[in-house]
Amino acid sequence: MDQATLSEAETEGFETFTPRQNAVLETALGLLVEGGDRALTTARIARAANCSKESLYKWFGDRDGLLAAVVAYQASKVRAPETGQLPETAEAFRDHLFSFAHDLLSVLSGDVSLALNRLAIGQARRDEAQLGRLVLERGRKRIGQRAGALLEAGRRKGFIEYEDRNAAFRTLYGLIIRDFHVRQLLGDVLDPEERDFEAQAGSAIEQFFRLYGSDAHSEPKTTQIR
Amino acid sequence: MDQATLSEAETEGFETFTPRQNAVLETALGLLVEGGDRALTTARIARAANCSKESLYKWFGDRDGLLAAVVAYQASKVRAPETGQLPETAEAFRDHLFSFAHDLLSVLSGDVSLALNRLAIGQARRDEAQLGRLVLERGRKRIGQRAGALLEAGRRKGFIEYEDRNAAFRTLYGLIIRDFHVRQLLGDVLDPEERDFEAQAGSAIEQFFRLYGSDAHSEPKTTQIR
DNA sequence: GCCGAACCGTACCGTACGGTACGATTTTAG
DNA sequence: CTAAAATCGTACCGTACGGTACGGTTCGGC
Repeated sequence: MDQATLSEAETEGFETFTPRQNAVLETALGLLVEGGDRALTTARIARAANCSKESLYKWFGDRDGLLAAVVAYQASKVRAPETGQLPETAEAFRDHLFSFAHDLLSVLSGDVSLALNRLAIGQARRDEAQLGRLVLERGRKRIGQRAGALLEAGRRKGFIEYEDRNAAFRTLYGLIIRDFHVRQLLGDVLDPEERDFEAQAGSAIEQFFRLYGSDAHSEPKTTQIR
Repeated sequence: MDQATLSEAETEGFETFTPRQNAVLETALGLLVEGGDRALTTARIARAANCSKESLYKWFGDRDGLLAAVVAYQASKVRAPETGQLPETAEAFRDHLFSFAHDLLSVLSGDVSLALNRLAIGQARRDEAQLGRLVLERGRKRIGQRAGALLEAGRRKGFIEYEDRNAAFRTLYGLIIRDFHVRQLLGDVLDPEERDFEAQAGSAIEQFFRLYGSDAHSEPKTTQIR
């Protein structure tokens, strides 16, 4: 697998798999969710999907290409969250943010997302991390774009105020996810109240508005620490 | 390795290694940081540490025991952050929080921490995650205790207000770490401004005070969304 | 100085994986 | 209907790993 192929095709979503290949990748995804990367061997995939190892290597090149294809396949499934039309009223804006937060919590806590992130993180080294880049490109950045468009719309309408949109997004992200993601990646199970994603999302959005709402600059109090 | 041994000894830090064993574990840690879990094979550790595989199995039981020992060894190194005396003035309290935030960002962004978390996450499955539990127990919970004591002291002194300490802690954590941890676990490299941990910590603490500072309840505005 | 325990280095074993080869079978194009 | 292409199932190869065994060596107790 050469760099150009990965950068142009796999990063941007030009690769499209045949239905048969999609079925195989779906089977592989199931194996991954069930047994982790140790279960994702070429022989097991072939047996579970009723295909030959030769076909796997013909379609995906090698094992790394197959892992990348699994990631790309999953990303292609959740494509197009489609921001829909942007909110016009303050209530609609808050609802959009709430939905975003709720979706984010639900998606990142899902079995498939956790399994794919575990896979990519387990493969990552200090230097290279092909799968990690793919996950970031196909997952994280799409989320950032959706949220970025939302925040920008809210700012133009005067519902919120910020100077650095990326900083505002990262604050929003931190308020929503807190330590839930890494804890779940490590195998921890959230408490029942932590699993109440509606409450968590509501709390996060409420805090976000207290920090960035357009009437929140009542008392800067401390101009800037340090 | 039976459950009791793991629960009592490894979880609570009763196991102590000989200097020779510590040296071997240090070597193993170096291999892990450099090459990830694929590089952490018994043969390589034995060669790099000038010891025999037989000794490794005698000391640590099997490979899982060895990985657990590596985690425990690293945890034993950073033991006792020692909360020191609790802050008496508002400025001291803020400084303590700032130090906590800065330390947290620095530690979680370090090569060793990232390598160990990648290892534990890579091993974790939906069901079992022995290493993940160990990392959570030895790393995360200590952090939570330190922060918890700090927050409680600040609340008693009237510097901040909250109802649920764990919720306050998780908000603080989210404001500090944002999406930095998972991004780095996935192999992403932070932007220069993101790597300015002093600025990031200052910003996080400033936001935290705006949410939880004792004079921050000026306008509840929306009692509770949902 | 002796002895036993711990330890090192190496060799060895069984297994499982990534990847390839090949004949048999199915699918597709014309 | 036929021929070519694609695919399947299986067998096979080389390698690398986890774990064990063993002879030679070091080291501490007496």
